[in-house]
Amino acid sequence: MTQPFLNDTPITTASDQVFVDMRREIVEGSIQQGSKISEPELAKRYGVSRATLREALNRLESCYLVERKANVGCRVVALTAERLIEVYQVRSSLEGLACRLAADNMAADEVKGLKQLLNQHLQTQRVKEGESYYQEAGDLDFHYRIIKGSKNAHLIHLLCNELYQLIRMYRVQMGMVGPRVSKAFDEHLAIINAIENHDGELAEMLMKRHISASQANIQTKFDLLNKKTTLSAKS
Amino acid sequence: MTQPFLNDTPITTASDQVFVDMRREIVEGSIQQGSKISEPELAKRYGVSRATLREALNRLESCYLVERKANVGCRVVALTAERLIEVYQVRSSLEGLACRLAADNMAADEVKGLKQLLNQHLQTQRVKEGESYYQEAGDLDFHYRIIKGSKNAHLIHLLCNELYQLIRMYRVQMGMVGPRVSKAFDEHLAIINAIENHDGELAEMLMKRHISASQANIQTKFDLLNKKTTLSAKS
DNA sequence: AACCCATCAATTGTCGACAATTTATTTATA
DNA sequence: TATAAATAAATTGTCGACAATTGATGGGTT
Repeated sequence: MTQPFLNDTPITTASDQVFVDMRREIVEGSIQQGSKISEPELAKRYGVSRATLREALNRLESCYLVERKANVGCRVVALTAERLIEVYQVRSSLEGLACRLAADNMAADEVKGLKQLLNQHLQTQRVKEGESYYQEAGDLDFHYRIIKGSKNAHLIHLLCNELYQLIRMYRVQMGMVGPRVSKAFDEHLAIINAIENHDGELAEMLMKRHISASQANIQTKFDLLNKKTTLSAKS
Repeated sequence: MTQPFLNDTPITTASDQVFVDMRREIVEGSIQQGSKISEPELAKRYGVSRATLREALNRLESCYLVERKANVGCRVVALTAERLIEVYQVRSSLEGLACRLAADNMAADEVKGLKQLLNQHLQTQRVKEGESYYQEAGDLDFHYRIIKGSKNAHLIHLLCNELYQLIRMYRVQMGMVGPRVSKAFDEHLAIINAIENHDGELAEMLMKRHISASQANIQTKFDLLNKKTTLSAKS
């Protein structure tokens, strides 16, 4: 299975490599969220000079994975419940737009490919129940194709290259399994149908709803986490 | 009058200064759109090292004013009609969202200030007919305040720090005067009323429509430009 | 003359070192 | 002992030089 949102841009320079490596580590949590980033330390770790590392840090800042303060330094972004809401409000709006545009601009064979992907997804789902990795990648691929189907280069860049890294970080680190997988499948199907019928308005609405559901799912994890810490604080 | 979208972040480092200077020159057209950027040349011109200049270039790339290719270099963004559509589709969606959120989250005194701004705008308009600068700054301030009124930090950053620079570049370089000024005033008034009534849905719709009108206005300039070049090609 | 290949110049990417600023530690004082 | 000032250590910002890559120039071949 392809890994969308990851191997789009070819890696030519050293800072490209560091950027991609660090991005993976941050998204997956190997580099802890909220932690301070020491330039000398990481430069040594990746075997590059500080200039090269700083170039990578700039790129990470562009996709909201690190935050920078002048003369102070860099911190990995912290996954708070507030930020989740903020980011998902933006995501919902933009991906809703993308879906609406896709209903007008997607080619017939692209829609066909989208359907095939969903079928493939269904089969994999049946065979490997609980294998959340394929589910995750499949879901990403679905969203990825629709976004590209909008044919709006600026929007594609905004979502795929910038925003989605942070979204993936939430999904990976907060976990994303449960009864939602089968429900998400039905939602995906409804969205494809709307796109196929060139019903942009409906497609946009369905996508927004789909994303809201996804947000609520992650939100649950936060609430659960809060409950736990509150209880342990009481005892 | 304040200059929104410009003096938000304090300038502490040398690359900050270069970033702000270059940003102004690109937006205003002193550095021509589509032109190639020579790192050694500009570094000398601003009296800084290439490392410092490259830092500034990275930031300019983050707000879509320059485009970079590995081992090739930097180019100032080209103001095409296609890009205008793409950017305004995104802007309309995001600023519509901001306006909807503002209807819920703006404090009473913020709404009051917004109304005062509009009145002030009206007076200035009457006194200095044709002075498009104040009109421009006033309009920016209006949008700026509503965006901030959304209280969504991510959205605010996305619009104010990233997207709006490119939008300003279109407005400044394509020109933005004509019969639209008075019409825009009425639209602004309607938006404020919707916000005051906490009618998010209406506020969003009005803002989207307002932005579409603005887009159509700039689009006209492109069409005019195309017509001219086509005619001169014929002769 | 048009095309391709080799050589050269110019530009970008990367490095290590120094300067400026911030943070941590120590020392002095109330 | 707690607070504040002074000092020291560490980190970030900036610089100039070198390496790697690209685009341009010129020479040779069909």
